[in-house]
Amino acid sequence: MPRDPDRTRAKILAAAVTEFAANGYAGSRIDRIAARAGANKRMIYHHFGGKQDVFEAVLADRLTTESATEDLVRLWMHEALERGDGDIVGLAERRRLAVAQVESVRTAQGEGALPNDLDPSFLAMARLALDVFPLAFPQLVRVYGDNGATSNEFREAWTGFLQDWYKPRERSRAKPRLKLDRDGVARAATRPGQPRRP
Amino acid sequence: MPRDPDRTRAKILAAAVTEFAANGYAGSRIDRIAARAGANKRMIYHHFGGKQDVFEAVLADRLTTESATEDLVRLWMHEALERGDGDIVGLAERRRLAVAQVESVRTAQGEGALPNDLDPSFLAMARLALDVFPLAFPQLVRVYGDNGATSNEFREAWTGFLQDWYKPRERSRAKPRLKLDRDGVARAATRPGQPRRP
DNA sequence: CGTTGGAGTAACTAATTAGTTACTTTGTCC
DNA sequence: GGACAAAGTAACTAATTAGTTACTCCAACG
Repeated sequence: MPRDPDRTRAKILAAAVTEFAANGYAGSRIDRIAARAGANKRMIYHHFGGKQDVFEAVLADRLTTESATEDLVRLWMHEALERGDGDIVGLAERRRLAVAQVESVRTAQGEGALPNDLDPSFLAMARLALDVFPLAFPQLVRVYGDNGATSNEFREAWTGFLQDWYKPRERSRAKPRLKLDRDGVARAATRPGQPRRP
Repeated sequence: MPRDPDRTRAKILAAAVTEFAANGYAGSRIDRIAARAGANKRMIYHHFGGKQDVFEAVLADRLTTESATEDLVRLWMHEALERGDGDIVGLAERRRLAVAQVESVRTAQGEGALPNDLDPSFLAMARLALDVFPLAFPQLVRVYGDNGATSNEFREAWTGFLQDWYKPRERSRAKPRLKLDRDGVARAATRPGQPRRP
């Protein structure tokens, strides 16, 4: 197989994304990244420098996406835990995306799909917070209800709830989506219109 | 100084809370916990078992509180990253607290302080999500605006925004709290009524 | 061609770290 | 008062792991 430094670098980066998303900085292993990339460990130092540099490269590569996927949210969490809000990697690019999202909120407000008397920047952040929460804190979802955060039941119920909240004027029938059982524990009701398989 | 196993155990646990909140599981060091506790490392194994057991003891001890503090949120993040939503420690106690919070949401709905046509369980979770977000993802707050998540400016603006959103009927004047500067980057305006020191 | 420098490999090192061993001290109960 | 178990200490071990050394290989360029 022919040499191809760019491909090697890319394979290492991809392996590092997986490793760091799964294990965080301290929990990640250079050897494991090398193994998964099918590359020699020495190549990581050759192409990136050191562990810290690989981590930063991962952040720079993957920290900006339209929709919040599980891997991305985990990287955000690791970023926050390791680095706080100082020295944000790829800030300019990320701001550009944020501004675009604020813009789309503004449009939605114009169309009556979102409350138009709230600040669009904060509203965009709030939407992000509510989207990210179940991915970031699945155990808290389980504390408030029985359905796992990744289950279809929960996802649909949560999306429905958010839509009702976002569009306060048009609250149609919107009756409780959860009911409490005898122990006072929340349980998702099947969504209306959702076929239940027998 | 007299022997006091309970006190030793408590000191170790307190040191472990700090260590794990700061560094997560993989990043935490048994030696550091021992040093901070002023105890011998061996005592950690004596009183708890192993590193994993100390971690679980920390989770059980600190995972339930009324208000979300920074340490608690960091522990929640580490818990989610390390353990996902399986095998939740102290589930019963945490559910009890969640139910109480849902109850207080229900009361607030009755008083008109919260929209009364939304499911109280989901509304309680949403409030938690919005409270926790700035503590969990300070870097994203910085992407959407200039004020740090811990600054008074941000905290007050965020609280104000949430109150306006929670009480949709009584939206008073509520004009944008953020304005975009020439780069399209959000900036918090000083809150009305907030004295600005010269 | 041949030489030069980046790409790649294998084996090593130095440090760190969870967990243990083998021991001493202390309080308590008879 | 002495026996016994729990509380505590210091030094050790075995494994892991980031980073290095000292090489070989290959391709392009003159």
